[in-house]
Amino acid sequence: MANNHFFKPLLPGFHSHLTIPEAFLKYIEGRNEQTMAKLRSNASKIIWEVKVEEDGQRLTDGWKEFALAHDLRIGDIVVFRQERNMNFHVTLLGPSCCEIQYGSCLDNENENNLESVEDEEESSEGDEIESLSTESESNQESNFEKIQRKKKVKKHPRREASSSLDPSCFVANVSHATLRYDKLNLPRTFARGNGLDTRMGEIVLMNEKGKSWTLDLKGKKSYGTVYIKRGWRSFCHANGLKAGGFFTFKLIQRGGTPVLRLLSEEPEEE
DNA sequence: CTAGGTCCGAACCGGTTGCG
DNA sequence: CGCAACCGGTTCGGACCTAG
Repeated sequence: MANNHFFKPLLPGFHSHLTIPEAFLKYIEGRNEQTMAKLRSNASKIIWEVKVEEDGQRLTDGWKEFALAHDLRIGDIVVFRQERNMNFHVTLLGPSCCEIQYGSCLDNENENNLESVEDEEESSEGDEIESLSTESESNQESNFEKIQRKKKVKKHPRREASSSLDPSCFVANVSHATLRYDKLNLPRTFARGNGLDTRMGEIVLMNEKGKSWTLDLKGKKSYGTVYIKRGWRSFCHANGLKAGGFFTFKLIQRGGTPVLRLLSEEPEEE
């Protein structure tokens, strides 16, 4: 069994295609005849069929779907392990240099519907298989939709994961309502984890340049929720935080008046 | 797998306050 | 006194969890 590897850092524009390193091509037998590559990852049991361009070096059609389904981003690193000639297992590494964790949403869901795709690889005949292979593209698309749909349910799996890694950070959703009522609810876990649920009074919000605003920190005792009042709207206006955006805040001071610093706007929103 | 319970945040409501 | 803005509490609906 071949066990050759190569890796690629994802650079701007990576969605359009992925180029196999020149030096790796010697491990691909008859690469000029190869028209399709098969990719799989730990995120699911899906076998992704990706078109290989004539020179046998570029993965094009299907790669974008693979990248989108795995929520790949600029700066991520993908490690290809050659399992068979043009069959690769792909390991996906995030900015933390660790393998990206997709949670159960990709795992469970795909257990059922993807076995059939694997069967397609093993078998060579039979009505069921034939119908699968003739519709392999749409089949792949439907798998893609299932992942997407599942991901939608969990709004921002990776984002949530990253914010949960650092308990002093939270992502604020600047909705029309928060601006209208001049009130921003703090996530309970964030408030509890940082002792804000017992420290009503004032809170300081600081923008990226270090300018600060003092706002009211209120709590709903009976429901255990904590929110920022009076000043949230003006802070948003002053810093150009528009409705519909997601902004990350980090608690940089716990003692005395708590201080939240605006880190940056979330890079993308769909 | 599904129904019921729980949690959470958005939206809303009614009382209070401030101002003309 | 009346209106508008503000404030704190409540309701509602969606997401998630869990037991059967």
